[in-house]
Amino acid sequence: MYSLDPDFLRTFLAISETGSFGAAGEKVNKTQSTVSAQMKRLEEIVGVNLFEKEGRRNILTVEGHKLLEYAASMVRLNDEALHAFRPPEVTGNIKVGAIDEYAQAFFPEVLDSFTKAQPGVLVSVTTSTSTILKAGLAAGEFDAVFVSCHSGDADIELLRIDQLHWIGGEGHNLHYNDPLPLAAWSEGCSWREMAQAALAKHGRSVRLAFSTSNAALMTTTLKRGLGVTVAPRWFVSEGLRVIEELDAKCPLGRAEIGVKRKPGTNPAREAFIAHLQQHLRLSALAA
Amino acid sequence: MYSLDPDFLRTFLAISETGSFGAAGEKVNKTQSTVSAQMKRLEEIVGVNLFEKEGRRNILTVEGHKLLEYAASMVRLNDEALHAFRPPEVTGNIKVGAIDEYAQAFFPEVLDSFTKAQPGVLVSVTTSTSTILKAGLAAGEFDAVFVSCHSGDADIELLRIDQLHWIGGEGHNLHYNDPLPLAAWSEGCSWREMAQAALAKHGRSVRLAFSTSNAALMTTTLKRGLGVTVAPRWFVSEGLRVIEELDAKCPLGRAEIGVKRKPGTNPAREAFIAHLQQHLRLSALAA
DNA sequence: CAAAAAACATTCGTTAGATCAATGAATTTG
DNA sequence: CAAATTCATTGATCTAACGAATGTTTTTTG
Repeated sequence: MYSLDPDFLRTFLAISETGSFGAAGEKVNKTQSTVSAQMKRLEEIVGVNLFEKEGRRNILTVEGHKLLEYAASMVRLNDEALHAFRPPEVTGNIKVGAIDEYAQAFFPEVLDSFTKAQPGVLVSVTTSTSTILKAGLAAGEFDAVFVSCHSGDADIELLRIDQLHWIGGEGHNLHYNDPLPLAAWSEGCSWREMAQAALAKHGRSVRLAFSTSNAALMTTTLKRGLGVTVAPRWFVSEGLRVIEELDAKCPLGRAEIGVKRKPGTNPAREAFIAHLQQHLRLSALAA
Repeated sequence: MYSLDPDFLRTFLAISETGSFGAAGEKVNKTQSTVSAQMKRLEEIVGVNLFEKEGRRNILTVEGHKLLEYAASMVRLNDEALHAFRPPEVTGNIKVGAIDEYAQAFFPEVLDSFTKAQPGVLVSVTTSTSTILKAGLAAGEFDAVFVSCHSGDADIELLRIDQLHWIGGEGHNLHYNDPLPLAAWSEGCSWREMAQAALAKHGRSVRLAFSTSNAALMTTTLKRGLGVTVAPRWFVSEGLRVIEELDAKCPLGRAEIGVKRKPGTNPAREAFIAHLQQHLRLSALAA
């Protein structure tokens, strides 16, 4: 029985992210020829082709995607195991803020694994809107806030980009309505603004049906067919669906989330940010 | 960042099972010196000692146990990933029987991973008591049955051994009662017989309070404090507890489960048995 | 307590394969 | 079609995994 070296899998993940052997090599500190050889060997072990070319990019085959899931899990486990031993544990309390949509989707799992990896760090999480969180950071209430950022935003470190989609309740077809009943995120939320911009651009009339900044509330509202909203694919849960037809007619942009730090250094905070970043990176692959 | 080679971890698991470097080497087809070197390197990577000697055996340290959990998960993932690609898929329908206690505890997860690994095989599971299952096998109704076996049992392949314990509902102290109210497994169940034998040997009087072969029913009964029973540690779920005091006074033996096959060869059946065996092996390590 | 046995550590020679630097081939782009 | 980009290949190097044989330590036994 052969083994899948996590080292190889890490390289594999890097390729699936960058779409390029060379770029992947840089990410994992190997030469392009090494990457090439590793993938050749990996394909040999699993016995299938993992990549196919799309223009100049390397895209995963069906089998490649299958391996991707296992690879992400194994790498995560591997890193978690190693972290569990490295004694240079940082300690301290940190207070972070995050926008509700991301927090609800990612924080349960992230907090679970982080507290295992760094039992000496106590994390307090507050959720709110980007605007309020930034103000809170300025007032010194947070060590870091995770907020949506517009491409140019200075002093925000980009963590993840998600394609936005129109999302509604399963079994509802509100996108045939005119004006379109919009279940919007709160005032100031960039997702809301992108939704309105997309609708305006394509001359679609709209009616504000509902507004909230709470992800759980939004979900139940959508399920009941009170409106449609915009969000990344991972927002879709049981009872929701992506409205492909509306995506085609009124294409949306991308949502970007980043981290903004309180001035000064803070090892505990950096450990948490690194951990979250890793998680966001790996879970983005499934998409 | 270093990587934990699944190959090393497999060796590590073999040691934790056998308690010996040399024996572990045979299991994984390596020489003793290789095993020694691998473990030296593994300890180097995680930065802690994994073993300590207990007499002539090698027992895990606290850190060793911590690694054990990760190792079992990683090896399982690794093997599952590889199986997902090996095209020599067997196909067919198989009918298996299993005693209720084991089925409820292990089959949900086993069936999940097995159907992923061998999508061409359809498994039908029936639960009952060992006696009935063996009769069913003789009548040709099953391709294999998973039943408890007494050490000597011929033509039963041993799969796993579990230490039995006295188990009762949390918050109940029925073991102070005399006679002891026994929530027994059904007539003919070896666990039941071992319970009664242990009680008789230590002159403890007993009253049969309840009897069933259904694990779920047993659980709710115990929680309500109607009696105490005997089972392996993994039987303990939320609301149950091992009664250490009674274990000390009336020590129990071990439960053995094995597989008995219908005559003739059957690749699909063998694949399932191998898969189950692997699962039982790995999950036994946690204990 | 001495001798034998058991089990792991160590040493050494061998070798597979992981890596890199450099070059070649193929494909896309302008 | 030329330039650029990207991956494959080649050849050299070197690490480390491995097995065989031997040494060391500990346990067991007589």
